[in-house]
Amino acid sequence: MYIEADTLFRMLADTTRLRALMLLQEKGELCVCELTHALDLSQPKISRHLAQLRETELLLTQRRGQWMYYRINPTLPEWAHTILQQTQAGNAEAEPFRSDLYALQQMPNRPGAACCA
Amino acid sequence: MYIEADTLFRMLADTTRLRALMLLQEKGELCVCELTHALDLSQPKISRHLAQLRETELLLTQRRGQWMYYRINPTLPEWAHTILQQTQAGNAEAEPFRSDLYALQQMPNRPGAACCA
DNA sequence: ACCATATATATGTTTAACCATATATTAAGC
DNA sequence: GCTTAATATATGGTTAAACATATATATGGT
Repeated sequence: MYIEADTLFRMLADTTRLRALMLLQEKGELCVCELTHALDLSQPKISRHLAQLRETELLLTQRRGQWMYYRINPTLPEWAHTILQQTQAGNAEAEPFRSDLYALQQMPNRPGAACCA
Repeated sequence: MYIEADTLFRMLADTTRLRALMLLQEKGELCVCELTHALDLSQPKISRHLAQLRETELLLTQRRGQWMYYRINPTLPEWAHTILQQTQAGNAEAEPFRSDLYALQQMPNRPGAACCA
């Protein structure tokens, strides 16, 4: 796929979207309720930003049962992937990204988690 | 130096600033009149955006005679440099970046140019 | 050296567009 | 009916644009 540099940076320029993307870059795939918990923001707010990321094709979605899963579009151009990867690597220890990841890992009852093996 | 990811992406999210940065990434150092000519925008508009890039320390300035030269801050963190470099390399053939570079090279009477060797 | 003028760049102010947020509501799946 | 997620609407804040103006530096004439 193709993406304008303008569009990519406009999406990255909002804190909420950037935090969500950094978690997805790290974790690969997350549902809305995981993102809502990790970022500690209202569900409509998260959902609205995810909709923008979906509309610009930075994210792809897949419904599994009750849950809507989001992941980074693997067909982004190479330079765009590099930007996401470098931003994540270069800021993993900085706030709020560090705390976001921690909060996600502390979340009780994560949908994907094994519950009845 | 240190820069917040938010700040960097906010600066990259405007077309005028991005175009100026791409030219500087390619050319190393340019004065305001060169940028004004290459981007074909009003001088106050360019100057205002350059001021933002200077205030956020993405750019450094140096006056030489009549001309104010801007360059990318070499002390930006490595990940930020990578982002600028990857964006430039990944979009060099795309518009408007390709045309901007061409317009710069076509500019008559560029201040730095040898005139009386 | 002085004055007038031209050129280069920066900034103040106002307006309009855009964007994020909050709240309420709706839809979809179990 | 309960949970998860999406959307509609209204509102407030941020930001870019346009235009005018200010400052600073050179240049030319006398």
